[in-house]
Amino acid sequence: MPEADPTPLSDHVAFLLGQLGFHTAYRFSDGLAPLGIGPRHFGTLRVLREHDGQSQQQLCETLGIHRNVMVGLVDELEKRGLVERRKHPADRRAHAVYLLPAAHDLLARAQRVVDGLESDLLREFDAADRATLLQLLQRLAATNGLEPGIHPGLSR
Amino acid sequence: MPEADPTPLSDHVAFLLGQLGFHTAYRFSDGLAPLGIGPRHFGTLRVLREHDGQSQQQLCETLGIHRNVMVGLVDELEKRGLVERRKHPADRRAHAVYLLPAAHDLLARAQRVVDGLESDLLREFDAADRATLLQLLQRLAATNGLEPGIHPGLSR
DNA sequence: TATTGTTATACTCTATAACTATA
DNA sequence: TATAGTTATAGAGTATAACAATA
Repeated sequence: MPEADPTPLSDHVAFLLGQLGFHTAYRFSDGLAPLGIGPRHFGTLRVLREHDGQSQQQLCETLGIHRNVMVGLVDELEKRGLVERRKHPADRRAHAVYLLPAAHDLLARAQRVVDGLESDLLREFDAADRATLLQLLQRLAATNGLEPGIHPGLSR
Repeated sequence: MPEADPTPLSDHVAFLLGQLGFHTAYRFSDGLAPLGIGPRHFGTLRVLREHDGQSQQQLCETLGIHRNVMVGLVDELEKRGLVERRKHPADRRAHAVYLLPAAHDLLARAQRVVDGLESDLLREFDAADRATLLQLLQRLAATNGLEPGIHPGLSR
């Protein structure tokens, strides 16, 4: 005789967040794949759009990615013609990373992936439920020390 | 001049789910570490508690884990004295995997990790908000084809 | 011929340390 | 002495294929 389940995992917010979080992360990654980039490239480009010409070290601190990994990311972005390493005006050890025009086109396409995922995910929800859910999740993120816009999955 | 951000990532349910999902998954994994097991061991033990004596193949199908990986998981669980491989009554190719008494103790301890994580995560939320959030997330999981209790992160 | 469990192999990722050139 | 970027190396993890025993 099987033991009675004390409380199903799907009655836990923590479990549902993990389940939905990995599901959406995989879908986002799959949606980005045709664009030839991964979530970390997207994150890096996005941070550069906020403030162009940052050093690799600054990007690392913002995104929580190790500097050794950032070398490869910028290599790949440079190879794809999306960013350019230039001389840093203030520190000759550092590289200043700048977005190239192609990056803006790509970011626009990535934005459509984000929007498509969002609307498909919430397709069964009306406006009121969407607003309630968004607000609760924002509060939950804030009360658990999560930085807005910074995805913990990028660092591991 | 930096471009205006079209819509912050943290205004997307999809992003918040990813952020919160990875955050809680890492916290859960860390909470389980002192018990000497990982999330996949936990999932396997949990499925066995529902129905003891399953074959490895059945466990794989339920959890979405490849059978090559399951070999190692059951090896580790057996080494830790948590499960036992016995002869399968109906199929001489298969092993029937059974929980040992130590597994029930460990599952009880793991349950405390789950409960502790849940209450800490929601510490700033009152009962009404918790209920609302739980219900919305359950609906979201259901409308997006997620099986109750099955974590997509276990398979990758 | 297909399936269960297992093993071997190669491939990808990650973590650590070390190196260089600057500060 | 410390920091930015880079490189090398080893370890973990993953995916693929192949194998023996059995269906």
